[in-house]
Amino acid sequence: MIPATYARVWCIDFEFSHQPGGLPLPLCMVAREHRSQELVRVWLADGVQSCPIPFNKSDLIVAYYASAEIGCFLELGWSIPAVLDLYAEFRWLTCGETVPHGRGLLGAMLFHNLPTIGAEHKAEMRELALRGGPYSEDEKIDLLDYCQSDVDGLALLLQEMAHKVDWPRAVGIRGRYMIAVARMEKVGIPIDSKNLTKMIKHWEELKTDLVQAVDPDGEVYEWKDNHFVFKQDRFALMLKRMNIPWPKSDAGKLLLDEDTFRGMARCLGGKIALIHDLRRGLAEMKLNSLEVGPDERNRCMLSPFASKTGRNQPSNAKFIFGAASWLRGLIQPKKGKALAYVDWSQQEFGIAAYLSGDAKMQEAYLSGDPYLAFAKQAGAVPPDGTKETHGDIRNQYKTCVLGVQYGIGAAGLGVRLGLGECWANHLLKMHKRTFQEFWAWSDRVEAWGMLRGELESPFGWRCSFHKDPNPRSIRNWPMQSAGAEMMRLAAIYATEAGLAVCCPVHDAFLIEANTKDISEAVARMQQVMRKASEVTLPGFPLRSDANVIRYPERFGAGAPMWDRVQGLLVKLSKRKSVAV
DNA sequence: TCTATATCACCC
DNA sequence: AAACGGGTGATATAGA
Repeated sequence: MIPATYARVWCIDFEFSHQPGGLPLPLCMVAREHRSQELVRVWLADGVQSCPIPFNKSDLIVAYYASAEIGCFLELGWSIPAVLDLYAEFRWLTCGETVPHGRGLLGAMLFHNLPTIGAEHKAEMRELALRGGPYSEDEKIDLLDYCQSDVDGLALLLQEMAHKVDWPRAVGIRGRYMIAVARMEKVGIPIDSKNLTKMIKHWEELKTDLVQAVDPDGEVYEWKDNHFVFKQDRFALMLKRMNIPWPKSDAGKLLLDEDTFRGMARCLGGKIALIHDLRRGLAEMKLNSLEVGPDERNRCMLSPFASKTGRNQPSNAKFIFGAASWLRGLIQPKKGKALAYVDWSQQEFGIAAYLSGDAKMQEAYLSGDPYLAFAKQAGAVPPDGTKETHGDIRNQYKTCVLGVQYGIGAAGLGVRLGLGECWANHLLKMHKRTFQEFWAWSDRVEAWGMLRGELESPFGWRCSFHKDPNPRSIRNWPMQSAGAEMMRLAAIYATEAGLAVCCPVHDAFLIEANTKDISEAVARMQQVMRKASEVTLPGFPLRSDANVIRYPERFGAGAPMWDRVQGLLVKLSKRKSVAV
């Protein structure tokens, strides 16, 4: 059951209010000690509060979605004890299964057939907390009671789950990672919010400008509910007028996906090409839901352990790294600060090389340019060839390598390369011939996953593949989940070392430091990332690359769409000042 | 008019 | 039957 090393085990919950993009404002806390049943209830919103429980090394706190609780600890300046997060453990337990009542505390309780009394006015209480203060005495009691009801539920859940928990990893990795998550969520990402405000304000004008440059008569785009929408039927009429045959789906609908559109635009040029650019540009230009706090930082839930592979899956609408990449120009360090985007080089390729034990693949990784190395190993590029002399062929081998990691077939690779299935087949054959050990391993993974219906990653993250198993998903899972484990370790090491980590991005981190300290911060980050990779893949550390952005530089320099939009904004503000 | 579903765009 | 993994979210369309 619960390891005896923990003298006291506190089920704990906070209620807090918070603005989108802002930091949590703790309202109250309830904690109950598992063995003694000692109950602590504190109201926190009326001034400075020191921690009512003298936490030390022999305390364990148990929470559901602990990053929220730890976020409150951080705001209150309390020291943080060891953490068991039953959300992370519930995800671990049921990963790959569809759970009937969701991933929340109630869902986990219902999953374990626990009674969920007092759950009926959850929404009401959540609203009350979100509303923020001041609160009447009755409201304070309501919130504390509600908070306590969650703690009672949590205690039941702990009782039920304790014997299933892999304690060393649950506390030592996953709980510890939830602390790192809280720290990263607190740091957040500096945003050029003036620019963001401008973009939001002139949004429709920007869009109108972009649309009208291409479709002045509104032949394809319709003005509806205050904005332009691409209308398929109008586009079909235009194609008819222009006598253009267009690929259709089996159901007879126009195929408007990027590949088809790109192909048609390339062949036809003219208005089709312009509309293609426009569609690409307009896509995902949604900025209203981006969560930017009053201190001009993008903060949102990082949604740890959300995917089957254990990756974080923050909301694409709320998280700047979820938006189209040209919008990263909005990421800008404040005066005197610098940012660095540090990512593992060819992370999944390196993981595959290690896990499969394929010597050729390891050699290719160690060469520094796995794609070129593969092309050389396959005899497609001479030993003295370089990225510069054999760029095109290297790109083909690169696409092949990346595709294989996702389980691509010859047909898919052919389309992707635009070179046909026959050539794609040749590339895949070269991959299989060159990396024989990798393929033998991958075959074993598929067989094992299919037969056993479950896979496990280096530190015990697991996933069930019982329902509708997809062989390509099974083959990819070990690489992606090991990547996620490595990322968790690096996040733990980095935040515990005091580095200001703004956020994780699957195989990368954004960090922040004073401009004069950024080089050292990058070096330390690269060091912890190397350590995390070597702990995950003993004897096979992975390299990382770093991209440093110093004030007043901004992220993602050179994105054409960014420059175009900025140019339009200048034009718009000039037009405004002339009108005035 | 609202909701469910399909399709597609973006991210790593 | 098709065959590119893990995701979130917007939009169009169909159906109630």
